[in-house]
Amino acid sequence: MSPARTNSGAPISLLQRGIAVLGCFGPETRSLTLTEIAELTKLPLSTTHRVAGELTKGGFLVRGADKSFHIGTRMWSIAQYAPVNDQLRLGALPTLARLYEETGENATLAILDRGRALYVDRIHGARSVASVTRAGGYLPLHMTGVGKVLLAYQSESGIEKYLAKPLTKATKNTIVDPDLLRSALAEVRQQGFAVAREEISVGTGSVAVPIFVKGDVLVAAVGVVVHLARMDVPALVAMLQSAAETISREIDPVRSIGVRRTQG
Amino acid sequence: MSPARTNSGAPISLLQRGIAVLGCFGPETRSLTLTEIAELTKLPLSTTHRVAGELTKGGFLVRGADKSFHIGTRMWSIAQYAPVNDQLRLGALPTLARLYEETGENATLAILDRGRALYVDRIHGARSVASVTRAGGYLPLHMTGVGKVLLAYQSESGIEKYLAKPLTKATKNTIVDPDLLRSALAEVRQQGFAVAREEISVGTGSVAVPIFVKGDVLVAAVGVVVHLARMDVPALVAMLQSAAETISREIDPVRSIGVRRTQG
DNA sequence: CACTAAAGTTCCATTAGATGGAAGCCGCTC
DNA sequence: GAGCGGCTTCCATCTAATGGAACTTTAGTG
Repeated sequence: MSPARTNSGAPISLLQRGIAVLGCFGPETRSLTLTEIAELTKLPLSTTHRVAGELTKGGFLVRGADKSFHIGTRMWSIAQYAPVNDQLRLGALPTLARLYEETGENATLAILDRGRALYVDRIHGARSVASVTRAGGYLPLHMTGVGKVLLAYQSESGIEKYLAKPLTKATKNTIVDPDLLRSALAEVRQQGFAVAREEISVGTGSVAVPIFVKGDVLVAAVGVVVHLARMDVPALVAMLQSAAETISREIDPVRSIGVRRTQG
Repeated sequence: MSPARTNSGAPISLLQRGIAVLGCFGPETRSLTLTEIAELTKLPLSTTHRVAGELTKGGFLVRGADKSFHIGTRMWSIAQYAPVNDQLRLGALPTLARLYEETGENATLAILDRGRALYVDRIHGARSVASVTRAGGYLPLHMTGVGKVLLAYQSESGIEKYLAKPLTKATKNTIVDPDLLRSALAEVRQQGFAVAREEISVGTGSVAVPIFVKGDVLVAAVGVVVHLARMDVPALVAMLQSAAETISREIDPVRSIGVRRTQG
């Protein structure tokens, strides 16, 4: 009857449980009841109650009048000091806005985080293509322009690690065959940009380029999501590369984002 | 030798300690070493080491090559689902941008959080006044336009509670006398807007109006920070009120932000 | 290049905080 | 007003957390 490992064997620490509780919140689950959290985390109700209560006391969760939980402002406030926001997002924002103005398209900035593309920010207007994700959201690496760029410049082993897992298919154009993806990534490295055509949703495509710092450290990728019909790749690549350079210069002084560990 | 209460008597739970560790990060402390965190939290080094390690494992902290800790992207990502961001900030952003374009001034949006003004977002350009704080930052309630608005519409007891604590003085114009502040707040309620002149920094002033939802629930305050010389109060108030109405309509459907507890 | 200080990491006997099943408590519906 | 789902509180049990001390690594110095 070992309390903290009854379920599986992995999550032990109370802190991990707290993080698991907070991790339940997402695009579709911005508001959760105690029972829902308990189900999602697979924690006993009484434990969930205590953990959620503690997080609420600390301001990381808030409880509405209807008893549902939300992410608290204190957590949001502290999270602003994350390097992604503080160093990358804020620094790149003006450039991203300009890119949006130039192209009139959905401009996005993403980094590699935990094996997925984390959308750091996205600027779009009424004319732009409806976006699948938004700032703070994650998307797989193999089906978007920014994702492919982020994956293409990983180490050999990093890429293989990603390919080892089964690749989810979103449309009939999604590349799920490891060999095809490998060659697609080689092409990205050779060309210096990535293109995706209806690989995540029908009718849209995306183009993206890498953002390097210190010459060779990949920190992020900028891209645009466009209607397939008006996707002028060469023109977009030119604008993207210019934007990437500007962002690179903007964030170069500061570091610590490029999660580039040559080994471990 | 009671481990968890050696220091004072209050913080007991590991979760509170974890939150305390995360809470060390701020505008001046975006990067912290283990020892620094231990000093700030007053936790023993070995405990800090374990807590920080656990948070790192969960992605709430990241450790750079120089051994210093930063807020992790996972935490930032989850924090995006906070109502402040998700419901208020994103909904108000276009209006705030328009307000900035109209006025050419530093446009800010703030809510009341834990007895201080939490700056939810701020849009400014090269021509605007340099801002004292930024998105995610806090400022006292008695020395800014938005702060006064947020305080003015609190319950009698809420206001008195704020006045009970000593008011910090930033400039010689900062109102630190409870009676003077009380009448200033009455004026705000009567006029429907608040003005601050060099109360937080010399040479600048601010104007702000409340944002109500459902007719009478105060959710936030919009304001502009301007050079004192070009502060045209009536004109600014008109634009602000229009913006406030737009934002109100934009966020009305959703709720749960107006931390309005009639009692407790 | 040995030497010292400071920062970070690991150990481990002790126990306090965490655990979760069970019982109690709403608020709601039929 | 009995039944029900969601939430809260209890409390005996025991594991995960504790932190002093010892050790290792890193940085700085003569």
